[in-house]
Amino acid sequence: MTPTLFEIRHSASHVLAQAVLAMFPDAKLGIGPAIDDGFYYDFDLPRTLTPDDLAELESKMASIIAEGQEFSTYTLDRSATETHLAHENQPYKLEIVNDLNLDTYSFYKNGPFVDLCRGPHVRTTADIGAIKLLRVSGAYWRGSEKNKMLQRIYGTAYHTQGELDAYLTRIEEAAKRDHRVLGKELDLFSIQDDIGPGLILWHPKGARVRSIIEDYWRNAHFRAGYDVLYTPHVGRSNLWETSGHLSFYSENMYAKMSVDDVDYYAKPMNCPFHVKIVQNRQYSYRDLPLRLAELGTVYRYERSGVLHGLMRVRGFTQDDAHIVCTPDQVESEIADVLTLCFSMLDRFGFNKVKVFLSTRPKEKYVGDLDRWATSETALKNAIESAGLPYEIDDGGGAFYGPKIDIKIEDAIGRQWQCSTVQFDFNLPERFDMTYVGPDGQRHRPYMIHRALLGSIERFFGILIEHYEGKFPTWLAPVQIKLLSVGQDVVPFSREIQRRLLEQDIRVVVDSSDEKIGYKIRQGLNERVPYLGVIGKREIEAGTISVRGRDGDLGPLNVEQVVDLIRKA
RNA sequence: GCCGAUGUAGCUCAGUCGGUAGAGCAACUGAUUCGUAAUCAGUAGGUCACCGGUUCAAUUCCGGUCAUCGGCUCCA
Repeated sequence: MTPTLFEIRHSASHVLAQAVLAMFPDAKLGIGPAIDDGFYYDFDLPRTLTPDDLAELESKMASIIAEGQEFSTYTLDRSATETHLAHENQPYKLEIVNDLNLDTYSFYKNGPFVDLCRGPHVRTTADIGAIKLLRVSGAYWRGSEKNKMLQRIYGTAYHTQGELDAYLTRIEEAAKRDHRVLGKELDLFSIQDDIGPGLILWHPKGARVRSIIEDYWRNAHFRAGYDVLYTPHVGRSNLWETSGHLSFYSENMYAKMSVDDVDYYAKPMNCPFHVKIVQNRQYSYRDLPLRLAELGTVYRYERSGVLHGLMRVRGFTQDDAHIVCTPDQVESEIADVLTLCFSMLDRFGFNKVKVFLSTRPKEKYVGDLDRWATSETALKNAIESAGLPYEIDDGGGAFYGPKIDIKIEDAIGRQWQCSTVQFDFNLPERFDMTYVGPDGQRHRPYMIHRALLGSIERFFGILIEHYEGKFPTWLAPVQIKLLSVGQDVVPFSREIQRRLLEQDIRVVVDSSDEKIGYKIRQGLNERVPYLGVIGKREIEAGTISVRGRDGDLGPLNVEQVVDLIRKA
């Protein structure tokens, strides 16, 4: 029987604990599970670990594995378990025993090491295969900041050294795509101390890509029947009191600013502004649905330790929209949102998606059960009629409504959640939104909050990593770079540039005094989709020698280049 | 925020067991006018993140601050 990766990794974590105990006999053990791509074990140790310790632990583990210690299991009743763990002086394990509250507990033993454990394990440590300790970090006991911080050692294990090496290579490949590295290298954006952590400066090339994304986004929304809004970055405290943000979201909001003795807050969300636009006049059922979209920049306080490049920031732009509709319209509106969503994700190169439906929380929720049922059914039907596989997170919805989250898969198989479609039963109540129905009475509309790309900043980061900086031609900040061979042809190159610019082609000229090989190299490093070499030969023929990402395309005239780039 | 690591030229990094620093690339100047992944030479460029302490002397040692990086969900 080949052991599973889970068994291998879980067993490896025991071996790690064994090695740690050999090094620190007083170590207190936390938990040591197998995880998605490896394993970890948490320890309470007399001193902090260094990278050198990892190397030592790793070789200690290797020798334990080489010994081929057999795993065996036995159970003890609760009191025997407690006596044993108290004798071993393992307070964290005792806490686990207490929490699990069982009659009997199982133990696994290999060589001198015994651990309270559910199992299963491999037959002997020799079955563990190849291991590697990756890093050491702090982790709160049971994930709570109120508890003591333990030292967590992460590692991974595979059946063979070859598989382990392949994993490590994948990590290196992913590192090469890091949007923070490429963002600097390609001069797309920066984050600077003088501006503030988590605040993004979009440089010309990044801003160009963003403007293309936004143009596409706006047009797609107009075509789908949306209207576009702009709203301010700050709003009075009254607004946030009414919306409830000051009571349930204040820890994520920037501190208030006072102007003329009135308090204002930077917006953490766009919703209240959109609601106020809707309320600025009275709508009848004939006017619905309203589809109001905004590329709205919001500011949220994120704890300093969680900021990460473009992925987790303090100021970002949501591609936000709110749909206000009647009960009858809910289902088709949701279906249309999904259609727009998938076509947009597809346009950006993401065609593998996963859908997650989150339903009403068991305890805390607002809105009557009727609305929850209607909405959950609408979400479910929309997913099913789109023919998509999905998972249900029962009780995983927000307190204000059920939602769909959509995850996309990037070029190296990583998943990212960008799109979200959420019902909101809270704000219509708080703001007392109404529309006049056919009966002449006021009715409460349904409000659907949705974002397709999520945050433009984050989505840009995902795009950079997905394409490894090699944006498809329609998104590339520079679509073609003209490389002159010698100074004599610079005027001709400028003329070609002018003609391409007239056709809305994003084109630059490298007229530097360098050899053509050097310019090619530069162009490739900049990940420009097309390079056009212009020398005496081209002047005579009136062409450009074009080189695409997949190789030489030969001599083309201006019209052919325009055609090539427009079709790409 | 917490744990750990890191912060030296625009970038990537070396270095100083305490005596104010160096390379490659980039930039600039000059030469070269070149045909598909790096032409040659020269010049310039640093408060060694910031603030404080110890010391005759701190980039180096100590403390603090700021920022960045890896983690802080995966339940015996």
